[in-house]
Amino acid sequence: MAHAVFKYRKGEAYPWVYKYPQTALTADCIVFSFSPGGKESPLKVLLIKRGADPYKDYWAFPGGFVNPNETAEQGAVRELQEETGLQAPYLEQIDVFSTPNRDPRQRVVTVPFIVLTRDVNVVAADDAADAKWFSVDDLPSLAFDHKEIFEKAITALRKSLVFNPLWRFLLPEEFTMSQLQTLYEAIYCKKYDRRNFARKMLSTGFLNDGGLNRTNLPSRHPTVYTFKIGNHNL
Amino acid sequence: MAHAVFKYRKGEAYPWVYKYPQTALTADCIVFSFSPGGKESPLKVLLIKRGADPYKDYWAFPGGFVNPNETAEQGAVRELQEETGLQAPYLEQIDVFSTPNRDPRQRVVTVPFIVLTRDVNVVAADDAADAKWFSVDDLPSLAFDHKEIFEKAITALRKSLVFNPLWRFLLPEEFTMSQLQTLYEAIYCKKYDRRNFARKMLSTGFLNDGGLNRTNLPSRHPTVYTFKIGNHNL
DNA sequence: CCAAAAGTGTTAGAGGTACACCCATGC
DNA sequence: GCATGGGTGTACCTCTAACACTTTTGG
Repeated sequence: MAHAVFKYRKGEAYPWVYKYPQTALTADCIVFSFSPGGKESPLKVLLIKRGADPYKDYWAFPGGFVNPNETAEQGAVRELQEETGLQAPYLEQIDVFSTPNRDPRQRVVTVPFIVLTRDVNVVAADDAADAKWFSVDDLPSLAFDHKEIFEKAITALRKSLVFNPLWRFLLPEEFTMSQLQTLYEAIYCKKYDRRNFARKMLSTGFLNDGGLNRTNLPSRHPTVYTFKIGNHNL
Repeated sequence: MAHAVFKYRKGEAYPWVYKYPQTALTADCIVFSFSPGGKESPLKVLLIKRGADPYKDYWAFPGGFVNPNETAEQGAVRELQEETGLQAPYLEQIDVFSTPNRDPRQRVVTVPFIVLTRDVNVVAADDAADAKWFSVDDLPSLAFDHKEIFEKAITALRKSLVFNPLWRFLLPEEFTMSQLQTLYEAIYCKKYDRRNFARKMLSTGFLNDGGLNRTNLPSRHPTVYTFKIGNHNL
């Protein structure tokens, strides 16, 4: 590690000097979105291709070093914007990874955040050589310990979804019951009974019934719903 | 913060020098134990009185700086042993706190751990001027943002207990159903129906019925139970 | 007309909650 | 004998899971 007698060379930036051993702090964004179609899972996760070593050309989660005056969350939001152009509508801190040698450069502590978005337009920028959505069931091999971070993230997402109607951040403004069901099935890797599923969702009070709308389908025009804040305080 | 031109003075320890801005990493232990008796909550939490600034003479959770070659968890175990003499039988990482100015000295990222123990003999040592058990409903004012950490810890404990029979780390080897109930009621701040509680606990398969034992009570000799690994894989 | 998707209702079982009576013990 | 705490059983309610038929639409 970087504990060393300091030798300043002309032209170098001044280093950061501390009395106690330190770690770098990074924030990573595990960004989920929903886009059905095709055989693969409609649950997507955003990866960037690293433009620099270590792990150059590997896929990784967007993220980076947290500035000294930022919270981890602020750093996550900023890095996501810088690397992909995404504004994060929902963030949730999930854990912390502090294994000593998880980064070959020096000790790095990472705080990962789940991010949910329905905006799938991303632009690779900054350190990122590329940015792309991958189906969660078809991920490439990932840099650092990001595979492990991904497992924690999806587990945390499943837990949160039990108590919070987080699907509202992933679905379009207007959606059908079967879209909602497809999303749940993708997240929990499980099939649900159509009728029981609809009954349970309607009973939460979070669905606004907008009447029949969707056309051009080889079937009925399904009811279109929107998210509504439930009467949970009455 | 500590970004400064380095001036080495004779006799000083060599400082730690880095290319990027850094944070210190600490691990804190929120240690719970169970000891009924008295009007206060039988759920206790271990605090140490800080022997040095900042927050000298304030109560705080045992913990301290994580060494460069340690995981946060290893640091937590070591600090707990050093400051209180406790061996931690159960640890669970709960979150991470990274607000920039939570420590007045420099930026400090803290990883808190829930620790469960039935060993209530503690010795203040190392940096700790004193070490004492407090009822969770009667905590003194705490150093840093430890109050906030405590709230997260007890919430996490409640969640974990739903899925894991963690009470085994808090109760004595042999215990009665009403002890177990008292523990649950202390953790969830809620009263349970005695009969329904017993039925539910027995149905988990984690209780070994050891027959009638406990004497010197103004009532029946209650059944004494021990923890048993349930047949959950059959 | 037919395939595809969506709307609708009933039933059985599990688990949770509420509640009342009797029993064994120490004082 | 009596207060205290422990053991036991039952009824109701709610939630869940399993399941079948009909309707609307596009092609």
